[in-house]
Amino acid sequence: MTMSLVTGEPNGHPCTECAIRRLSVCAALDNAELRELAHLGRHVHFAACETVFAQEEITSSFYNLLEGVMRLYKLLPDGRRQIVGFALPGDFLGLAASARHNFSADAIGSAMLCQFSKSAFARFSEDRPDLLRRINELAVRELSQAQDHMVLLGRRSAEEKVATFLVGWRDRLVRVSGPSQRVPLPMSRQDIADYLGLTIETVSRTFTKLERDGVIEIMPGSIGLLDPARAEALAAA
Amino acid sequence: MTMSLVTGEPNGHPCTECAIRRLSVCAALDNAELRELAHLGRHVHFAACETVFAQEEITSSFYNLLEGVMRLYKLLPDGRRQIVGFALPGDFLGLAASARHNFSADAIGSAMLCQFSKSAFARFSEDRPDLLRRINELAVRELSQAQDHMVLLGRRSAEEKVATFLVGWRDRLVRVSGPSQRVPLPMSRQDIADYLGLTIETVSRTFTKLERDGVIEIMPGSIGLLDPARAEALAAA
DNA sequence: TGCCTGATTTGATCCGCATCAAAGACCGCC
DNA sequence: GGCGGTCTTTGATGCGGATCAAATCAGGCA
Repeated sequence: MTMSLVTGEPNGHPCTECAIRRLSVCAALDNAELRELAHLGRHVHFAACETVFAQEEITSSFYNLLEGVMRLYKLLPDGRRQIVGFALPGDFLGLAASARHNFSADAIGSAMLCQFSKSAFARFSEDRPDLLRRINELAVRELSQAQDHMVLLGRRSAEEKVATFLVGWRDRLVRVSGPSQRVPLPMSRQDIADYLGLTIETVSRTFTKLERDGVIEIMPGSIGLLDPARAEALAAA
Repeated sequence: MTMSLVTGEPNGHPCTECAIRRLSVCAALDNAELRELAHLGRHVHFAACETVFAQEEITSSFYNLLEGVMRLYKLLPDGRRQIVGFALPGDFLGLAASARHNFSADAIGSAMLCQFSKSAFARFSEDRPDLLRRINELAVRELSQAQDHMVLLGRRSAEEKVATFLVGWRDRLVRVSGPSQRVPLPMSRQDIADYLGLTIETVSRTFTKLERDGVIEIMPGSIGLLDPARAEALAAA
């Protein structure tokens, strides 16, 4: 299921005006470099639930996520799934420790990515220490998030997990689209469960409990954070 | 508790003959670069249970672990602990997403590290794309391990967790000290529990069960892997 | 508008691991 | 070699979240 659609060169929509430039790996490049990079990348579109790359596939491209949300996940042979992260615009995808992908990535809703061939990108970054440092910075940030998530998975209760997720998700959305009391949740309850190491029933019950306690308001496709302070307290504790 | 002891310049024990050179970040450097780097680093020793750096402390150094084993962990305000990894010789420590450490690091037994001031190391790496790429490689490998560990924490049973830990630990030791049927476990049962998101009692019971099943043999400070195939099957499933 | 389908919520019950408690095993030290 | 402290193992019990089951909701489409 990798029906991608090329919708245009980034130069049709020049990198210098890219909305997510400051968030992405491209923040390390000046306008001249950006013009050069533009020739190497192309925009590709994915519809809801399409897979961009799968675990164990040979890595052949890097991607900048431009629009949309993606789920990054690993499967066990018996079908158990762990979502290792959600990607938002500005995230850089495709780095792997070996020649194969460590995890799978699908679009949650419709998504637009900027694709680079791995070899061309490697050649471009070869003698650009600023870009290498930027990639490093993003990788280390990811690692730090992964470590925070290990604490959540290993040591927190269901209620703490859900509250931490909601607060963290809201904070990430702020960087992309600015603050808002309404928090969109494009992913399904099953996705949230697989991210938090819970079942869908426990996630649903915990949402209901938080709503009864006046912490959140449940709406289709989003929640309202009625009592952010209380949610943050649950997330910190 | 940061009673470090300077025991000598790396040039007293030249980098070119460093036992862990090929495993470490230094594998990216040639002999001339290594001689230059030697002036920037110094060997520091830590006794069992001493803290090398603590969560939230300002980052001021990078380290190469030369000898010994370290535990890397995060604490919640109420004292719950999650060990995010164990470091072995060759591991590079001190990278952080912000100016502060994301986690704490203690020596488990006695440990020797090669310390570099962050600023001096940053200056040295500034225009060395090979070194930057090497750091990248190590960071991405860490990230990949972290993602594997999330699957373990979120989706595996106690028995799978313990078996996966034993097999993975053995595999890591092989890279450092070569293959062996006896697997040293320098860390305590509590450390293992906090790594796997379990309690000490569950870890102990699971060890006992694996021994009853003929998979392992429990010895003080180590285990014997009697039936590696069965342990690997538990780890894979 | 009303049906059909998948997602979500709610309910009842069960089980794996946590918790509480106590008995061994190991180690350093005198 | 004996003693005290810590770490590990074992036992008894309880609970949080999983599992099984069914009702309700939301959204797409005729």
